[in-house]
Formats: sequence, structure tokens, C-alpha cells
Amino acid sequence: MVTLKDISKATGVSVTQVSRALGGHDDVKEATRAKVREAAARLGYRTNAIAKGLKTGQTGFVAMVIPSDIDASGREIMFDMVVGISQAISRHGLKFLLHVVDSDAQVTGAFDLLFHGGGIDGFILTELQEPDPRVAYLQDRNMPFVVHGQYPGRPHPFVDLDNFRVGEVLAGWLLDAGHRRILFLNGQDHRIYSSTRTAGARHAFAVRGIDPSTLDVAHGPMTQDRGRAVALDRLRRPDRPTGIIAGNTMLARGVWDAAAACGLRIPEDLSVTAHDDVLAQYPASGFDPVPSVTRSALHAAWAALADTMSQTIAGGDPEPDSGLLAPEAVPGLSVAPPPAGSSRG
Amino acid sequence: MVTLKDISKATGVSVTQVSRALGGHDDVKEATRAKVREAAARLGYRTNAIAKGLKTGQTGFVAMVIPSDIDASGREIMFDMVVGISQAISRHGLKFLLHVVDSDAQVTGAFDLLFHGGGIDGFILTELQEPDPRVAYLQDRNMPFVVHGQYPGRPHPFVDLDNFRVGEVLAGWLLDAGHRRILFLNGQDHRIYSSTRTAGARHAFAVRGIDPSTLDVAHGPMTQDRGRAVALDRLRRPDRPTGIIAGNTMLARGVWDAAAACGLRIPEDLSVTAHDDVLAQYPASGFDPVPSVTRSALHAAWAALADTMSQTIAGGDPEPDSGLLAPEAVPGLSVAPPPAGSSRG
DNA sequence: CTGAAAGCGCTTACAG
DNA sequence: CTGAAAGCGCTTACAG
Repeated sequence: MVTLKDISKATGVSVTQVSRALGGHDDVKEATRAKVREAAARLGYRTNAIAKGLKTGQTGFVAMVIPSDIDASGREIMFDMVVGISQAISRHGLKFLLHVVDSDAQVTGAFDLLFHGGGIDGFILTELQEPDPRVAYLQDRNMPFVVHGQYPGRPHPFVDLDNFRVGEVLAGWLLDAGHRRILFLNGQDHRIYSSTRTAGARHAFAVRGIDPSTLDVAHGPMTQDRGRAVALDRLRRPDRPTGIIAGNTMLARGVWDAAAACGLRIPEDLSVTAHDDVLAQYPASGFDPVPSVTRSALHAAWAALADTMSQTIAGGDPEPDSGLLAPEAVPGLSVAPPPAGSSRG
Repeated sequence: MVTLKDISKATGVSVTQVSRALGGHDDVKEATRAKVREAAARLGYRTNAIAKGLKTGQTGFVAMVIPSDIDASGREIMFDMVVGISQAISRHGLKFLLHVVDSDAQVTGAFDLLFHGGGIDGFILTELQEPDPRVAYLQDRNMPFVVHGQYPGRPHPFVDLDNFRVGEVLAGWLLDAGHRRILFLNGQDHRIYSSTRTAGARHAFAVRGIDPSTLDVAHGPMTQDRGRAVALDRLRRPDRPTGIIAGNTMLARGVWDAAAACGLRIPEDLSVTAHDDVLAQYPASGFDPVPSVTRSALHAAWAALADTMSQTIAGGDPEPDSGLLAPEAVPGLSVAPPPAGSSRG
């Protein structure tokens, strides 16, 4: 292993000046800096972020801790999420690491292990639940973190899609077209984003003077299989929904499948709105007809997350509410008035 | 952050003795040890593995580096692999971390970053290809590593299924039942385990005096979709195979699908053998009829991998060839003689 | 512009 | 059984 001392010996420059030359400080003679740089390159020097961290308190490593018992839909997007976050973090000159623990209960212990024992500067949290002990745990111990999502109570650094607005827009489109029997294929129960979207959708009902309790909300994994299964179940009932809100494009795929299986045309017989995370596997462009969507790229959220993480580690308090991402409302061809024969709620 | 110094102050014991007490050395008076332990627990002390590592050269962190552009089948098992390896590593008191880089080309750079700069003790390598620069890179730089698989040339620490034997057994069962037109649904091209399995299968042909070149080997991702697609293609040909070897149970699922689609019964019209990694999602018990398989739990491989990693870090050279895992040969009900009407190769 | 010195949290000979 | 001291690789006041 090549150290500053080795470069010092090779160049005759003191370790102090070698450190300053490589660290880009300006109080180093150009000639000295050049000599040091050359030797560092020649010897294959790599700065030891850990030793540096011992002194400065910053290693540049950021981590995420996940339990191994996450559900199917979590697994499905896990790889994309890890890759996306990792890339975004790298762009800020930080390094991303993933650590897996056996269960939810072991997550906080891993925070301590990694922060105090492993030179990790900060953590990224996703998939918040209610209740979720992680946020308070990190806040109480002053460990830097950024949440993808928001937790009620004490404010904290976060990046989040405006899920209330998502629910509001997706429901609003259907209501304004005249639909009254609406099914909302939402995400997992107890997930905060799910309940926020429901609240947004019900708000859309309320402001139009329609009873919000008539909205049928189904919680579960956001997969194509579940989308098909739940949609099929509801579409086969005599008072079938005339409009469906899909929480993402995978669920929407399932709705398309179910509509086909029931011989229902979109939008003539069934209207559908969906949220589009702009994931490569399930592009909204792959649908016929093009769906009406709220759109917000998960990649944009990850980039914002990395940015906020970088600020948080640097000690800057990100401004409250700066983390809220507005979805784009993109009308398509998947919404029409309900079919003439359908009784209206 | 609580340090040894804090405990020293709280107890009046020197930092030296505190370190020894907590480290479990035997040259500490019991009363002192008890006092120190109590204070450590009360203050919430956590040893800083990084500072320790600076002194001892061991942090207890083990990492795996994966490129983000891995293929579909790689993504499918990635989560299970990471979880399985992580658990196995934890059981040895080590900590596992995953780091993602953009492409294959950046993997070696990440090794340097993590080893010299990030306090990582050693690396786990999987999915070896040919050629694969990673093994030589780590060997040349004396960074500890263990491979799941084997690389030709200089010996190195590894754990690997005896893939030659797998190919030999799976082909042998079909040949001995009288099959001559055999399709081998193998894994990705350029993967060493794929070619080793092919070699084993061809060896089974050769020792029986049958031309090994008549074995039809198809390379690709080991997914159910591909299994179905390739099997369908072959089964619809006039000289369709009467026996199929499936590289894993996901491919086998696809074969079962294809057979059903063609109206072929297993084993009356089509014999199938498969390798079973004993993964929770695709249990061999879920098939009808029960398939004849070579069986070797990936979990066992991961446990062995962690064990070898632990030894390697500790400086012990694991014995050569101790890492080869023998598959279990478990005959089922999926092999019968070829149908009477079929011309025999 | 430069270098000797102190110190981040830890461990381990060394000398009692 | 105990503790002062040195040192892992680095950075940063401090004094030239």
C-alpha cells in the first residue's frame, strides 16, 4: 500500500506538503505540486478515505440498509433503485454501499454499526412505513440521512413526489369525465405514499361535492399480476367500476390485461389513469391507447436525493419543503365518459 | 461518539486496559473487566472498526462489486444472491457490503477504491466470464478474494459446484434411457460454468461411444421465458429432441410450459433432466412429474464461500480443491425411454 | 511556500 | 495485572 510517506520519501517533500499538494490547496508551489502529482501517479497512490475520515470525520461513503424479507414488489424494483441511487450518488463524488440485514428489527443496529464502526457518513432511507422507527432513531443520534418520502412529525431532509397531487389529478380526470364508480389500485397498505395518494384522490372527490367514501381503494404490491387479479375481480361485478386509477405502469399493465380478458375496450368501456415513474421496463409509450398519466421520473428523485445527501453531509441544512417534486400531468387517450348503459353511482 | 477514552475517564482505567478488557484478552482482572463492560454498555460504546482497521489491517468488511448493466437473468437472482451471501458472511462475524458500478470496466477501479480507501478486507467474485480480468487484477495486487466459480490458470481461493459432474449426470440419465436427440438448455455463453457443464455432458456421450457433437447446446439467460421459447422452437421441428437438459428449475418451468403447449407428456413423449439450485421461488417439488435432478443448494455454496472468505482474510491459504461441491443425483419420474415412433438419432 | 507536531480511535509491544 | 508510548495514514493549526 502506497502512503503519503512513500511519496514524501520519493520526492523529498514533507508529508504535510504532499497532503496539501494532492488535496488541491493553493499554498503549494506549482513545481512542488507537479513533482508530487507525478510521483503519486507513478507509485499508484490512492488516498485512504478511512484514515482521512478518522481525521476529518468524512469518508464520502453513503449507505442504504435493507431487510432481506421485503415483499415481491420491493424486490422487483430493488435492483433498479439501488443502481439508480448508486449512480446519482457517484455523480456527487460520493460512494454508495448497500447493506442487507435479516429483518426490519435489525436495521437500526446496522446504522450504528456502519456509522460508528464503518466510516459511513450518512444513510438513505426509502419505503417509509407508519410507524417507522428509523427516522427518529437517526435524528436522536444525529446521524445524517435523507429520506425518499416524508415522515410526519419533526422535519427532516427528504425528497418526495407530491403524492397528494398525484392522487388528486388521477382521480380528477376520471371524475371530470363523469365517472363515479372508481377503483384505485394503490400501493402497499401502511406505506405513507399510498395513504397520501388516497387522501389526494378523496380530496378531488370532495371539492367536486362527491362523497369521497365511494372511492374503492385496494392496497397491495404494485405488480402486473396483482393489477390484473384485482381489476378482474372488480370488473366482473355487476356494479363494475367505469374508471380505474393505477398506482404505476406495472399495475396499469395488469388493468390492460384484465380489460382484454373481459372484452372491455379502453377508453370506450373503461377509463384508466395511472402514475408513470418512467422506468425502462414498463414505458407508458408501450400502451395502446396512450394512457393519461401523472409523470415523474424516479431517476429525477434519485438525483435530488443524492444532491440533498451531499448537502446534508456537508452540514448544510437543506431548506424545508425544497424536496417536494411536482408530477407532470400528461393527458392521454385512456379517459372517456363512462359507457351510456352504466348507472352513475 | 463514545470512545475508549470516554470509558477510561468514566472508570479510571487506562485506555490500554479498556481496550484489552473489551477485546477479551485474558490479562485483565475480572473486576476491571466488569467495570469496563458496565461503563461501555451504559455509555453505548461501539468499537470503531475503521480505527481498529487502521492499526490491525482488518475491518471485518467484505464487499462485492457488480456492474449495473448485468443481464435479465443476472438481475433476477441478484437479490437472492446478495441476501444469501450477506447472511452467510454475517454468520462469520463479518459484514457484507454491495457496491454498484456503471460497467464491467469500472469494477477493478472499485476494488482499489474500496480496499485501499474504504477499509474493505476482501472481495467476493461471482459470475466469472472468460476472459475475466478481475481474478488476475486482485491476485497481482494481493487483495484477498474468494470466487464463486473457478478461473483457469493460477490457483485461487474458490467455491464451486462440480459443474462437469452436473453435465455428466444429467446427460447420462437421458442417454441411458435410450435418448439420442438431446437439447441442452444451458446458461449464458462465455460463462465458465456453462462450458464446464457442456464438457461434462459431452463426456457422457463420449464414454458411451456416442458422437458428442450431436448434443444441441443452446446458450442464454436461464429464465422461464427463454426455456419456453427455445424448447418450443425445437419441439416443433420434425426431428424434435426426445430429451432436454435444463440448466436450472426456471428453465425447466419453461420446458414444462412448452411441452404442454405442444401436447407432449412428460416423460412419455419427452424426457427432461434439470439442475436444482434449491431456490425458494422455483422448488423442484412444484413440478409434475417430479423431475430427475442434480441438486446442490446455492445456500450451501454461499455458506462455503463465507467460510473460505473468513479463512482467506485471516491469512490462511485454503487448501486447493477443497472448494469443489459435489451435486446430489436425485432421480425422479421425468425420464423414460424415447417414444416408440421417434427415429433414434 | 514549507515542515515539525499533534491528534482522529484504536491496538500492541514494552516495561513495570 | 497495569499503563505510558508508539504508530496505523491522514489533515490541519502553528510557527517559521
